[in-house]
Amino acid sequence: MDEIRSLGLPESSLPEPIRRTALHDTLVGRLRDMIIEGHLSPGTRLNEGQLGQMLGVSRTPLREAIKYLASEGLVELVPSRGAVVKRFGAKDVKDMLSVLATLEELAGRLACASARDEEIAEIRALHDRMVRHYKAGDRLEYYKLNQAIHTRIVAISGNAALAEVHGMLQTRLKRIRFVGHEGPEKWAAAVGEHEEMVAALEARDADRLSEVLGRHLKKAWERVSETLEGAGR
Amino acid sequence: MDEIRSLGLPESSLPEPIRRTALHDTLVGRLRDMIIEGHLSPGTRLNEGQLGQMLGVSRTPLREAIKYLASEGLVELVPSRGAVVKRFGAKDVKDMLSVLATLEELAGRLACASARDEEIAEIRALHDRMVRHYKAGDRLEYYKLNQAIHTRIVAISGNAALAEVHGMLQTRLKRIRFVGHEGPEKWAAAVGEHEEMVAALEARDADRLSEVLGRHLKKAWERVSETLEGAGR
DNA sequence: CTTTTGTATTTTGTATGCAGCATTTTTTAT
DNA sequence: ATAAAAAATGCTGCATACAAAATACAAAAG
Repeated sequence: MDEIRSLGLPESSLPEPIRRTALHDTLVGRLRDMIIEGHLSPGTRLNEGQLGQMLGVSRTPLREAIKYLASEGLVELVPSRGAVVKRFGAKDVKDMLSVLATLEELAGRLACASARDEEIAEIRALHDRMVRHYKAGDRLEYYKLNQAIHTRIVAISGNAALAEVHGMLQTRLKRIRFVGHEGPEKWAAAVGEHEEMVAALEARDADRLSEVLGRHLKKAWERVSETLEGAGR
Repeated sequence: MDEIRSLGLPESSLPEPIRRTALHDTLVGRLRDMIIEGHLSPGTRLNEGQLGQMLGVSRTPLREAIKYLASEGLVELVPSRGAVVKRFGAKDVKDMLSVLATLEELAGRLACASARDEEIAEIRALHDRMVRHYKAGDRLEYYKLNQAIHTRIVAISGNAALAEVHGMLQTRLKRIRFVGHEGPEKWAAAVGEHEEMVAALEARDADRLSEVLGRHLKKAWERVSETLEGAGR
């Protein structure tokens, strides 16, 4: 054991024995991305043979990954008929955002109470980067950092169950929000809310942060609902 | 098709063509029960060969069910080493109850706003049955109805995402609460809170219902934490 | 007696094969 | 030509088979 350590490798390189990522995780990730990015659109049947060939694996591990995604709520299992990418109606999205808002309100409170100063500083840094992308008009990068900030706030709340549930809902919504492009004035408003959020967090003002997070997501609903009505079913 | 309908069966008995439950669902249910009821205790490795033989199925569908449960958070997948029943520490349980409380507060508000009168009456009925079992000292039946009431309140909130997330957390906690036996005085207090809950719901007093639900779960935490400290680890 | 190293056995991970259900196409009768 | 029936095709669901990894065991070295 110690002879390994003596090779001069950095301590951090052996937290766990070097284990190549399991195929299962990779497949779940790939499929999730395909769904989120719209390569597999809602209602599409997941053909096991076809997908397996495409990804270069046999049906067995693929089916396991699909079952995992079914429990995550991204696909729906229809007996004797395989899996289809789940469709979300306007009501579903509204419901999810409603729950998400409640969860983030809780996360905000907890974060104000228990986050360490560096963690808050880290969020400020993410925010600044996001604003730069906003000013540059780079929607995709803006979007990614936006998500990252919300995820990070939940993470520093220190509540694992909260983070997990939040992540699940956020994943489901990614597919929707990926499409939802808001106009310039609403975009500006969203950035303003983010500024408020970070300020409230730095001041460790739980009530205020909680309020802003809730408001932010309620607006998200308004933005999304317009996009969605057109798309219909 | 019509000859089936002419048998005089109630319309509701054939919402879907009679399709025997898929093996997958059955297996997920069986395993879930085994974990909740403690036949598979935390930390136990799920031996696929053994379990498959025990349940009379091959490893393939069993593995798929295990992957499903992994996404649900009941088991943990360790690469090349299979699945183990997840352990929850005191902090984990506290975190889950904290989220659960928030979710039920939301559910209470929504239920007061949108539930139909029959649905509320149904909960009153469940409550009355629960009280009878309480007076008879039947802990198991009491426990089941208690759970059913909470689940039902969430259901009549009309928010599917909320119900789903709530169900997931409740399932994980079942294993814990199954063990948690409280003393007579705390038991009485819990019943009292339930009485308050139903009253608030009948009055459609959202603030009050929300408050009681939150309080109820915070007490649950106190009750459970005592039990858990002993169990350690 | 403890530790280590090589070997055997068990168990997981992936691929393949076969039976049954669903769907589509073809055939047949009106 | 249209509609119903029948055959054919494709896909899913489950079991089995094989490969790789992990664990348990035993012998040898310190």
